This record gives sequence, structure tokens and C-alpha cells, in this order.
Amino acid sequence: MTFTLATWNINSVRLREPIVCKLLQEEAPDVLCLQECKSPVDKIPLEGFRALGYEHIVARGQKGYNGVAILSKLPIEDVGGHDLVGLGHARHVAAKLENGVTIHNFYVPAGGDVPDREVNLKFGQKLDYLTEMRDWFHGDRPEKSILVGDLNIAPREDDVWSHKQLLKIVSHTPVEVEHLAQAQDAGNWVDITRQDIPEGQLYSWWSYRAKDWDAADKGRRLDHVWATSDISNAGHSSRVLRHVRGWEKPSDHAPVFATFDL
DNA sequence: ATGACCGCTCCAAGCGGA
Repeated sequence: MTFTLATWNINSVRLREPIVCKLLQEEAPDVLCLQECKSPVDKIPLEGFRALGYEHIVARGQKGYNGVAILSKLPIEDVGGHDLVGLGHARHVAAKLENGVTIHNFYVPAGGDVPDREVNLKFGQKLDYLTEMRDWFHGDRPEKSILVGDLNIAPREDDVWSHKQLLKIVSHTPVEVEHLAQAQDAGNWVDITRQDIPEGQLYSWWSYRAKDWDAADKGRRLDHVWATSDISNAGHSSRVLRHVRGWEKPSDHAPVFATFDL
């Protein structure tokens, strides 16, 4: 079977409901993973999603911050949410499809402004979050699994508009890239997006602050799709829907899609 | 400086985003 999954940081699910519905109508992924819902679960506007065939939803939410949700046309089972680092944040939820594939949806902490844990508590929490991801996957090796989300790190030189200018900017510092690589290695996760699109600059986020995000094109690839090798060894293809960044009242992130032959 | 915006909240100034 062909299975299409998308991940999208939508920066408020209530404000973005119209363009979430537009994406579901135009692209019809089997599963859409959302981050930064910024809503308690019982306040997520589900009716429009249900009307489009997304009747299966698992989510974790909190008021005003964070929040992750998995919308699915296929039946899914809620297989838990991990509160890594004990922050009390809604940053992870997992769901299992009837074919046994597990989907992890993560929203890794952004990490604040200063890339130094001695002066910036949030940066330390981000590194600790990635360390706990590593330890979790090292102790409980994932199989038949897909991991997506806003991981808030652009690991490769061609994942940012200027490697040199971003080396000391949170999201592209060497210490973050190393922590992300260790979490990836611990689970033997394959970077599906870069396996499918190995060459060239590729971004999924552009700041709201730029006057013309498209012309400036100072982006970063913060949103990722990973899979275990039992899934990545079959066929797959990927795309970033850059044009969605230009929709009415947009998120600052574009959705990242992956299609698998399961 | 990428660079002066966006969305949230005890409703409005401050936090967080990255």
C-alpha cells in the first residue's frame, strides 16, 4: 500500500483551521502531524477535519503553548505521549496504525536566544531533551516506526541559508547538531527527506520578520521525517510544500510530505 | 542581526518563537 504522511508546525490550530482544511483538501495525506497547536485538546476544532475524512485523532495539548496532534484517515491507536525532561510540556504523542507502524510526533524545544546552557536555561533544556530522546531510543530500539516533527535543528550546511552566519545561532550550532545526530543514531533513524532530496538547499521554515520571505529566502530546515530501516528500505519519496508558506495568514513553517510503499 | 513580526494570555504587556 502507498501511505502519505505530512508534518506541519501550524503555530495555533484554532487560527490556522482554514488552511489546515485547505491542505487536507488539496493534498489528502493519510496522516497529518501538527505541532504548536497552542490549544488544550478539547478546544481543537475537530469538526472541519472530521468532515474531510480525518476522523481519527490523537493529541496532547496545553493552554497557549506547544501541543501536538495526529489527524488520520486511517484508524490509529494512541500509544502514549512522553514528557521528556519533565517540563510538563505537550511536545510528543505517538500513534499506531492497524498495519503495526508507529508514528512519533515531536516538537523539540526551540532553545531560546543564547546558545550557552550556563546563561540560558532553555538551551540546556533543549540539549537535555535530545539526550533523553537518545537514551529512550537506545534502550527501546524502534522498529516499523516513523518519527516526524519540528525538531528545531537544521543539521546540514545546506539546511540553512548561510552555514557560516548561523554557526552561533540557536538551531544550527555544532552542539545541537551533535545532540540531534546522537538521538538519530540511537534509533537507527534514517533522514527520509534528505535520502529523497539529497542535493541542494532545502528549507521548511522562514521567519515572519523578513519583509519578503520568498525573495530573501533565508530559511532553515527545522521540520523532519525519519523512519527506521525496515520502512526506509522500501520505496519512498518526499517534498516540501514551499508554496503553503505563502498562503493567507500562514504559519512560518511549510509542511513536509513523505510517501512510503508499505 | 535573518530582523523589528506573530500568537498567546485572567484584555494587554510580556513571553516565546528560532
